[in-house]
Amino acid sequence: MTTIKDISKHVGVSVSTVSRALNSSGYVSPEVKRKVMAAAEELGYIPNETARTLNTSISKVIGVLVPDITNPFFPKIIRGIEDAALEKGYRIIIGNTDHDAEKEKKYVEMFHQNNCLGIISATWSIDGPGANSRIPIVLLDRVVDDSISVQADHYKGGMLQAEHLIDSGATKILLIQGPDTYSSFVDRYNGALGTLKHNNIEFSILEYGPSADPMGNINDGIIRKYDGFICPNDLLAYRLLNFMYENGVEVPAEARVIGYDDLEFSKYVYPSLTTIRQPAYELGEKALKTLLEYKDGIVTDKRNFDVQLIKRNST
Amino acid sequence: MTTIKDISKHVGVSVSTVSRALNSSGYVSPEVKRKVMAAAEELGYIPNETARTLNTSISKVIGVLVPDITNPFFPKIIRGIEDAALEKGYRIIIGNTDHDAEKEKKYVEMFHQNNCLGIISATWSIDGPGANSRIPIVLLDRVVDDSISVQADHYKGGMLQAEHLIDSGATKILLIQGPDTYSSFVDRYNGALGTLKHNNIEFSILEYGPSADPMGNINDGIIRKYDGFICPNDLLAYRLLNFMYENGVEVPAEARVIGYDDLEFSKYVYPSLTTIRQPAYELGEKALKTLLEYKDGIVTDKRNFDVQLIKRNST
DNA sequence: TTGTATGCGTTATCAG
DNA sequence: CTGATAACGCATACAA
Repeated sequence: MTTIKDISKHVGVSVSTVSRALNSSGYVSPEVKRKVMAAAEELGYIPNETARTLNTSISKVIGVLVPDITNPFFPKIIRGIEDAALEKGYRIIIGNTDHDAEKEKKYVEMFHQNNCLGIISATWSIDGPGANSRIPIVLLDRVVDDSISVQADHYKGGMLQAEHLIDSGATKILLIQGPDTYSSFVDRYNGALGTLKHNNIEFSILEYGPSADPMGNINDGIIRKYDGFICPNDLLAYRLLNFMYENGVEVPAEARVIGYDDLEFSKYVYPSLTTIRQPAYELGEKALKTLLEYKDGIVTDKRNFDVQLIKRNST
Repeated sequence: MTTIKDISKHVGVSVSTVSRALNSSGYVSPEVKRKVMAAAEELGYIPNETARTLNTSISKVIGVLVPDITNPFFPKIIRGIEDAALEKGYRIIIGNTDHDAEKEKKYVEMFHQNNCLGIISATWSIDGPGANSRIPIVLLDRVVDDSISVQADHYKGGMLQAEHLIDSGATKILLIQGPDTYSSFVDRYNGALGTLKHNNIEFSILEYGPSADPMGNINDGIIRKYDGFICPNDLLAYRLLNFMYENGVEVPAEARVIGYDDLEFSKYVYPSLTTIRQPAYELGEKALKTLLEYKDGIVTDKRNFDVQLIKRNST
């Protein structure tokens, strides 16, 4: 491995001069700079980030926490983060927490160990270990009071869900609740709930049980009682649709189903899923930019993204 | 941030003693060790990986390269890698290459800069920049001669595809080719091709064009000419199924479709997709283990995973 | 069993 | 404009 020391010998100047030349910091004669650059090229010099980090105690690595990368909503976000990061010379370390506070803690510690410059987290225990993190954190799609966050307008998303179901002729609606520990789910739930009440529509709520899987409470009897279903996300809607198909429930004739997220696959399920699109990629991008600005002491305001109804064949 | 120096002051011993105590390397009296541990706990000591890495020039970070994390096949692999890595105290940096040799090169350089311990890559230009990487590389689902690799038995997978289509009554088959630069696609293609020929079945080949999107060559006329379709992966099968649905082609009555990968969503598309399952998660796990062993000079043999037919309603 | 000294590669300070 | 030199936090060979 070639170091600046090698270059300094090669050119016949001191390491500090090489360092300055390479970083264009401080004064270096054009002549020397040219030589240094040439030598660096010739010797195949690659700067050692580790050493730089140790010295400056600021690395170019950003920790990213998601519940589970296997849920296709997150890869989109991650791409958004990563593309923006790459462009600015940063890299990301990803941690899957599985909503497990222990894992979360472990990863946060790891991020500290690696002198990460910041953390972007789409999963955060309210009273989680992030509390005593000394590196900046941007919350993604999660709002916890007085922390920086980037999210979509989920309250509106929930309203859109309910409105559309009503518009498309549903008269008895089942509102399926998502995890109540995440603001993004709580908001969309409240949005839908408010709209349902406001319209004086008959509806019931399927609470998010301890099993953490609403499908566990779905059966043929329940399905037949409603003609409209509001799902907390597309993944659940897929399974509901599947259940209905297998039980001979006609969608959307007998039952209308609306999801949330607009995953890429929602076009391909049967029937294709009406849903709420949230701009995952852009959320990721914005989160990264916000983090970088925050680090520099800039605090932007607009960190709320609009959502949008995508009408397909399930309603 | 508390360092071993702080601990050494606190306890009243030298930093080297603290270091030894913390790492259980070399002799330390039980008494002192206890004190050091207590102090570390009390002061909330977190070892600085950067410093350790600089010193030993071996980090606990592993670079992972995939074409695009947005393709749901890769998150599964990544989880496999990450879970195995976490367990052994390693972390991963992910890079999306989009099959772009430039990006690939950039990431490999990054991995070097960060003193990564190794690279696991599911995307590799044959004559790519990895050639002159001095850190160990394990190829995932890609075989390039005389490099370490972990993959599924795609030749068999291709055979299974063809066999099953024939068994299910197809008489005129369209074999859709995947990217010919990846061994995993080439193998499954050859497997299917061999079986088709061997069975004397009538078939055609839809070559992988420069557009890189076989759907571009699909139209109603072509669809009607065959009653069996072999897809290089599930994602393409989804789109094909969708096209057929929209054009009123009955599946599987008029056309049988088989995919490859068995993504989670293949159960939910319409009709549910018959496909070949490859153990993505296990591939990831194995890749990590192989890398770790390789680093230690151990070279294992069995790095070939079996694949399996998953019969659903599209055939 | 413990402490001292050195180095990992880089940047930053300060004197020349 | 340039060059010593210290420092970042840790691990280790060697001395005590």
